[in-house]
Amino acid sequence: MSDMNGLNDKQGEAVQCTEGPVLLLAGAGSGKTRVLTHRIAYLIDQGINPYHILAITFTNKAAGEMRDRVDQIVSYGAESVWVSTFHALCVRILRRYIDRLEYENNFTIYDSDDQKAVIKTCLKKLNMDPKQYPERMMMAEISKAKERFVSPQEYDREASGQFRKMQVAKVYNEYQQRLKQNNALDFDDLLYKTVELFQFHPDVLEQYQERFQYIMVDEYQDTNHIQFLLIKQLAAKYRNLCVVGDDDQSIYKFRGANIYNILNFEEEYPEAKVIKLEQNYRSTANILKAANGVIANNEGRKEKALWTKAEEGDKVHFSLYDTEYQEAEGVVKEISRQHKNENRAYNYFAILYRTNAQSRIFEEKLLMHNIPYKIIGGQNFYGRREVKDMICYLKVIENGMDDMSVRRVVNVPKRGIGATSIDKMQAYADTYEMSLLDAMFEASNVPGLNRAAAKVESFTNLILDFRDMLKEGVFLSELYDAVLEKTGYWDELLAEKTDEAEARMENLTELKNKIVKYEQEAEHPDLAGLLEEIALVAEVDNVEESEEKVLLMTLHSAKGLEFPCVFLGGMEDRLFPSGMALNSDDPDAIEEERRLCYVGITRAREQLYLSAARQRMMHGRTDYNPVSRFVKEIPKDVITMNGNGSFAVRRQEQAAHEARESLNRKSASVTGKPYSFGNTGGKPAFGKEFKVERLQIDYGVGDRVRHVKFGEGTVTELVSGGKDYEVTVEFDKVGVKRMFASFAKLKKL
DNA sequence: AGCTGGGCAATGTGG
DNA sequence: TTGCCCAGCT
Ligand SMILES: Nc1ncnc2c1ncn2[C@@H]1O[C@H](COP(=O)(O)OP(=O)(O)OP(=O)(O)O)[C@@H](O)[C@H]1O
Repeated sequence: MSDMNGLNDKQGEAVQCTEGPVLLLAGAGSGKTRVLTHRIAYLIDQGINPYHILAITFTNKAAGEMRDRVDQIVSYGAESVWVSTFHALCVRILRRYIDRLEYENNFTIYDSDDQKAVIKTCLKKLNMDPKQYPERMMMAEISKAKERFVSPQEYDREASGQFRKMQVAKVYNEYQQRLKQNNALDFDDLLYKTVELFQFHPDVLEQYQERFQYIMVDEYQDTNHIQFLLIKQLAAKYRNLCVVGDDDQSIYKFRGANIYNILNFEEEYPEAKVIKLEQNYRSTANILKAANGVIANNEGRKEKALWTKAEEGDKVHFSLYDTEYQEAEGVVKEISRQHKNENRAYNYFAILYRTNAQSRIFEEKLLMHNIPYKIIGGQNFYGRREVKDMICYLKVIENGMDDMSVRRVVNVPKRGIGATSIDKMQAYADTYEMSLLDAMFEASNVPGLNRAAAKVESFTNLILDFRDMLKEGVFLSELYDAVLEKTGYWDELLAEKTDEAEARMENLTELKNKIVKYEQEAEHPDLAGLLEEIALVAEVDNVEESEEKVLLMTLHSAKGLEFPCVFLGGMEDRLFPSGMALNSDDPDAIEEERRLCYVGITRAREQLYLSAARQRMMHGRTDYNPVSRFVKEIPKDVITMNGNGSFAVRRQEQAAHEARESLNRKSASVTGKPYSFGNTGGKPAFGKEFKVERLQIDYGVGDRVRHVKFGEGTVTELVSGGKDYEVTVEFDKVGVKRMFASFAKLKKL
C-alpha cells in the first residue's frame, strides 16, 4: 500500500506524477526530500521494478537515509534502488566500463592535493613559473573546462591567440596525459569520463538508460553543466526525470554549479510538469519570516511565498560581542544554560559559520565548558600527512601505475632514495614507456643507480610482499598493520617521543578504525572499494545525529540538514558576506552569500541565535567589521537584540551619524573614557548599557597622523562603531590600515 | 641526501 | 598566523 499519509495535497501530487519530466521547485523545509522518498516508495508500489529507479542525492549520508526511509515504507525492493551521489554513481559505472576509454578499471581517484602535486610537476616540465601561473588558478581553470565538458584539445582551439589561455591549455593537456599515465582520475574526471563513455559508446549508454527508467535528482539547483549533461544522457530515452530543488538555495557556484539548470528546466523539457511547494514544515513562523525577509533582497529569483501553520515561536536572537572569544563564550554559555535549565540534549544544538577557521574558538570554549561536540570539515582527516602517506602506500599496492603516489612514499620513511635516484629511474621509465614502479622493479638495469639500486629493491620487495598478502586474502586492516610495521613508519614515530608524533600515531590508529569499519559494513570489501570510499566520503557523511554532541560546521555543509536550535556566528560584513563577495564586480556574488544566509536561517526549527563580534582576528590581523547587512535585512518585529529591544543595529548607524555630524562641525572634542575591550563577562557589549561613551580624538578625515608602528599617514575615513571610532589611515610606508581609535593611539601632527 | 631557518605570501565555501 | 619554498649548511 502506498502511503500518502504525512503528505499534503501538493506533495501527494508530486509523488504520484511519475511519468515524464517533473520539476519540483520548492522553498526550504517544504518537504522536497520527503517527497522524493515517498515517490520512490510509490513507484515501487505501482509495480515498477526498484532496479529501474535511480535517485541522486547531494551527500552519501542523504543517500543512505533515503534508502532507509524507503525501506520503512515499502515491504521489499528498497535495497535494489540505486541511491547515490553523482560521484559515486560515476565511479560505479566507470569501474565497469572505463576500459573502453583505455584506462584500467582499477583506476585511482586523485583528491585536490594530488591534483595540485600533478599540476606542479606539469608546470616544472613545461618550464612555467608557478608565480606567474599559480597552481590554484590552473586547477580552477582545468576544473572549469572539465565542468563544461571541454577536452584539452578543444580548450586549445578555444584559446587560439590568447597567450595566457594557451599556456593553460598546455598545462591542461600535460596534466590530463599524466593522469592517464598514472591511471588516475580527478573528481571532475569522474563525471567527464562517464559522459565521454556514454557519448562514444552508445551501447553502454543504452544499457544504463534501460536500467534507469525513473530518475530523480535532489538539490538540483547545485548541479553543474556536466552533471546536467549526464542526466540528459541517461534520461533521454524514457524522459521520466524528476528534479527537485530551490533556486534560493544555490550555494555552490564556486565549484561550477549552474542555477540555470533548474531555472531553465522547462526549456530543456518543454513537456515538464512544474509543481511548487510553499508550505514550510520545519521552522517556526518567526524564523521563516526572518528567512523570507533576507532572501527577498535578491533580485531575479522565482518568487515563492513560503508560509507555515506553525506558531510564531521565539524571536530570532541577535547579539553583538566585542571579540570573537566573547562571541564563542556567549554561545557556549547559552548552550550550557539550556542544557542545564531546560534539559536540552547537546545534539539539540548546531553552531554554523561561514568559514572553517571560525570553528577553532568555539571548540576552545566548548572544551573549557566540558561540552561534547563534533566538528564537521575543516582540516580534512585524510589530508593529514601521515594519513596521506599510508593511503598512498595502499594506492601504490592497488595501482602500480600511480607514479605520483609512488614518488610520495618511496622515501617515506627515509630509505636513502633521493631525488637524483628517482630522476634516473624516471628517465629510464620514460625511455621504455613504463611506469615508475615498473622501472624500479628493474632497478639493477637503470644506469647510474649504483648503491641506491639495492635500496630500491628492498622497497619494491615490500610492495610485492603487500600484494602477496592481498592475494592470500588477508583483511585490509591486517594489510594496513603490515604496511605500518614493515615500512618502519610506526617505529619511526614511536622513536620520536614527541607530542606531535603521538598525535600522528593517534590519527593512524583512527585510520585503522575506519578501515575496520569499512570492512565490517561494505558488502564486498576490497582495497579499491576502500580507497574509493576514502576519496568520495564527504565530511558531512560523518554526522551521527543520535550522538549527544553539539555539531559545528560550515553553512555549506549544513545544507539539507535541520536542527532544533541553530547558532549562526560571525555575522559581520567581510566575513559573511565574505570580503571577496563584497569586492566582486559580479552582483550575484553577494546574492549567493545571501542565499547561504537563507540556507543557514532555514536550518533552524525552533530557535535561532545570530551573533557577531566587533573585533576579530583574521589571517593574523585584527579586523573591525560592521554587523552583517543580512542581520539588518531581518524584519525588525521577529528579531531581538539580546532582549534589549531591536535597535542595536540602528544604534550603530545613529552613532555613526552623530560622529559624522560632530566631525563636520570640527568641534571633535568629545569627552568620555576610552572604550574598553576588557569586557570579561562574555555578555554582549551592547546589552549591558546604552550610555555612549565617546573617545576623545583630535583628528579628522584628511589630517596627518602618526602611529607607533606604522609611521605617518593620512586619515581617509572615520566611522563611529558605537562607542569607539573606526579609523582608516593611508600610511606612507605600509599602506591602508583600519583600526580602532582607542587602540591605535594616533597622534595628530 | 636531508635538514634548518629565514623570507614571503596568502588567507573561502567541497566532492 | 600559518604554511610554503628556497638557499645554504651538515
Ligand atoms: N507533509 C508534511 N507533514 C509534516 N511534516 C512534514 C511534511 N513534509 C515535510 N515535513 C517535515 O518538514 C521538514 C523538512 O522536510 P524536508 O527536509 O523534506 O524539506 P526540504 O524541502 O528538502 O528542505 P530543504 O530544502 O530546506 O533542505 C522535515 O522535518 C520533514 O519531516
